[in-house]
Amino acid sequence: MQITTRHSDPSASAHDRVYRGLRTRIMHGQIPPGQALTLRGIGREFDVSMTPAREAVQRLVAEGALSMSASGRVATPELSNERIEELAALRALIEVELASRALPRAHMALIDRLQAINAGIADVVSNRDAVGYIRTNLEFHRTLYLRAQAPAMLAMCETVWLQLGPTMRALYSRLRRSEPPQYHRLIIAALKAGDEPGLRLAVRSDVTQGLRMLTT
Amino acid sequence: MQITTRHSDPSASAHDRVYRGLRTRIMHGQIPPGQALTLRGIGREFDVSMTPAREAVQRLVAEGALSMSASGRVATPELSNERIEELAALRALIEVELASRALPRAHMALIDRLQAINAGIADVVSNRDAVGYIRTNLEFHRTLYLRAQAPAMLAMCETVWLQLGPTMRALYSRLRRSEPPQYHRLIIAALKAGDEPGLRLAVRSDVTQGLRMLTT
DNA sequence: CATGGCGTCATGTGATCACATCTGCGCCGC
DNA sequence: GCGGCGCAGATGTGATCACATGACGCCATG
Repeated sequence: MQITTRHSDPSASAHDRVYRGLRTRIMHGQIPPGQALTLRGIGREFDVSMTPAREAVQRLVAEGALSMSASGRVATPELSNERIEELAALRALIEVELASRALPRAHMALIDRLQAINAGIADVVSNRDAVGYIRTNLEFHRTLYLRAQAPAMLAMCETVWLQLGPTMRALYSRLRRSEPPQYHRLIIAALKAGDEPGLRLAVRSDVTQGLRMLTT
Repeated sequence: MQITTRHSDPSASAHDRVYRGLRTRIMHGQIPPGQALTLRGIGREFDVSMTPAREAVQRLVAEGALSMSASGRVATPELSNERIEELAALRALIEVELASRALPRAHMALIDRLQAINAGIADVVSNRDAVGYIRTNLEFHRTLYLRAQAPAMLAMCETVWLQLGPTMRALYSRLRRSEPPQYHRLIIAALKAGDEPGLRLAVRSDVTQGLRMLTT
């Protein structure tokens, strides 16, 4: 075991590597809700000691991506329905604003990229790949919101995605999804037309659509 | 120096104590923007080793309350005007929603407490106490939003407050503030009247008022 | 056979250490 | 006098250790 030297990638610190690894896994729904994690296990998996593992885990706990029991054990959270409704409302608030800010900067190249990503969603949908669906769906939204030039808002938005990650996995794997999301088409159409009210409505509908199967 | 035992308060872990201490200081504007912090200094101040100090600092960095240079040095952030505008917009979005959700649950006892807090603002204003003003102002808002029964939204909201803490200090100490905020009265009046549109407007105005002196 | 007590192991927490890197300041040469 | 170089101290990072605590299973006893 290497003592202190780090040959591979000195640009990223160990805890950051662990943090990013766990973060994408959680956000993309690769970990089911309630899954327990241990610091030593994470350390073994990423080949680091407990210190970076602990820092990464604590950061994820602070962001709401993991929950910690009173005894310090960590696990992916099992969200209540009220919590899910709240997070969906936050998504609606922030993402509508981000889309609205991105609209005046949306050029043809962006719309083309969005359509390409949307076409990719059709593939993963036909494969019943829940993780791939979540990842591609988030990529669609992130690509659009990057144009808003609002890093603080985007960070908040991704924090909400992170908290919803394990739950989205459970939701989408239960959901019999056979068609690509129709609201993405509406979003693209509103972007093309420069129709801000239509864009806001389409984004809001897309964000809250997954929620409806909970309440019904 | 105590080796491993911790006699005082076993309910709170050391890093949590450090985290909360630094957090309230930053949120209340007790630290000016650009102020540098060192892990060993924090450890000495809170009488802990570097490990809990590092965890607390990293958590605050993750929340945007502190900024970290490439070499790992941490300091309170000096926000750009674009960043401030973004954070103010986030405050407006989230706090309007929180107030709106609190409205149907707002009873007379809550309004009385809000008026009491608002009276306290007059005191700190007359003393030119910027930190006291920020603390009392945030207490006013938090008291209202707690009624919304939306913990995830409130957490997001407090994260934004945290990021704006040092900047608010700089803003309010530059600002010659001689009167209690008039929008708080409007908020209370709208709560009494059950006037949701008026409440939303009053909250939005109160949140964005501090911003206007930046743009003018 | 059921149940409670106890011991063992796993796990989180915090302190300390070793090391790399950065900072800043002084010294020496020009 | 001034600027560049180098060294010493400060600082962050990660590994390891010592310890407290909680979990789980096993055995003894009623």
